Amino acid sequence: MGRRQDLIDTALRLFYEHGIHAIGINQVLQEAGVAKQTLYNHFESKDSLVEAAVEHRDKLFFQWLESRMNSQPAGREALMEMFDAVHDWFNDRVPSLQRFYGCFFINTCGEYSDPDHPVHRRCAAHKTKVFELLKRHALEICTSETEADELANALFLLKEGAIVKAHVEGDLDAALKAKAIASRMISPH
Amino acid sequence: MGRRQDLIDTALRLFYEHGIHAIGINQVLQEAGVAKQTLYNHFESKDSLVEAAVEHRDKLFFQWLESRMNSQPAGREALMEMFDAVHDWFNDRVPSLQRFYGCFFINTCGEYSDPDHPVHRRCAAHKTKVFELLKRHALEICTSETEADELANALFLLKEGAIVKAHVEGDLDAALKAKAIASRMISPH
DNA sequence: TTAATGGTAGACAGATCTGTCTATTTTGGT
DNA sequence: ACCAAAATAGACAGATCTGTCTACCATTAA
Repeated sequence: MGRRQDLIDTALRLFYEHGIHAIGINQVLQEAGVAKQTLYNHFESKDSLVEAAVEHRDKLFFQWLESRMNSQPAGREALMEMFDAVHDWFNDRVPSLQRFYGCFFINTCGEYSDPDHPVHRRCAAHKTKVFELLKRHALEICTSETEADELANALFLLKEGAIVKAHVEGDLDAALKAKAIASRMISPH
Repeated sequence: MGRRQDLIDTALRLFYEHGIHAIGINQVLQEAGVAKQTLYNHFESKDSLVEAAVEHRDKLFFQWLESRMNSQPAGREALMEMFDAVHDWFNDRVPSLQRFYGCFFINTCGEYSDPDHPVHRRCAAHKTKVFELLKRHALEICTSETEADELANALFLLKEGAIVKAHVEGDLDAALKAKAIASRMISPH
């Protein structure tokens, strides 16, 4: 299981930093130290490798975020912790997520605009999973399902907006500002 | 001024739909009906054409958004109108902005991660311009500069989040949900 | 010892990429 | 009508792209 994972790790690292269409298979092979035939033994095409990279990033990111949130009491504290977590991410304090180049899933959808493409679908599935995670915690502090849905949605939009602002404009405090807004939304009383 | 603009229009259309590195110069030339030498008379490289396309999209988008907001009284109404405007954009009711494929500037930064690259800088400048537009209107209804800054920031993050959610997850009502949140933030009293 | 497995190295095909060059034609101003 | 500027078609170079193929090597199991 070594070579396959080496390929995925290297591909993800390069795709995330430079975009997918900007990176050729040969560069992945060279930096991974793997022969070309080995790649095509494990994957039937470059797109297939891309899918595996997206899947891997999904696992890496989601498990990291979930465990960060689980380090706090469910509900309000966990939701606030999310903003501290992405703040660490923006400021390159999460080595397992690599240096910050925005959201890999957002960036990837920019290169795969067709919503039916398997790569785009995996990115969408990731975002939905994160939303559901937020909603689980929102349910802890809301009195109705729809209220929880609305809260989770608001926090989700703030988080996505912060990612974009941090990456495009280089605003490294975007997460903290988003947290301040979120904080006022949850307990403005 | 005909050929040069034809090239920019065609390049922008293709870059926006498929991403920049996925589109070759030859395809732009063919679809624009322009000869290769003509391109290199007007632009010194593909990157130079990319810059022009980003600049053009900036002008197109900003003027459209500004005029939509100016159709309403400055302040609260104009800020709310922003969400209606992007809602129309998400649902393909703004022909001048082309079919919706997310935010061209966000997508482009996904392919040009270096924040010092001219293309990335132009994208950042666009976002900053939009933020300043929001802040101008926020100042109309806020009692202090910092309060206006915070309001503009909150609305900006909600808008960016909605763009991402609409594109990645295909949520065509993302703008309306963002508007509802924003509405509660401006006048919760 | 032999056979199967899985990796390596690298040539190769065929397509496509950016950018240059030449030679011809079209266009617009005077 | 004439001339200069601008656009055209298309060959071309040199690089790079994905994917296939062959030949060789290392390990391991029968």
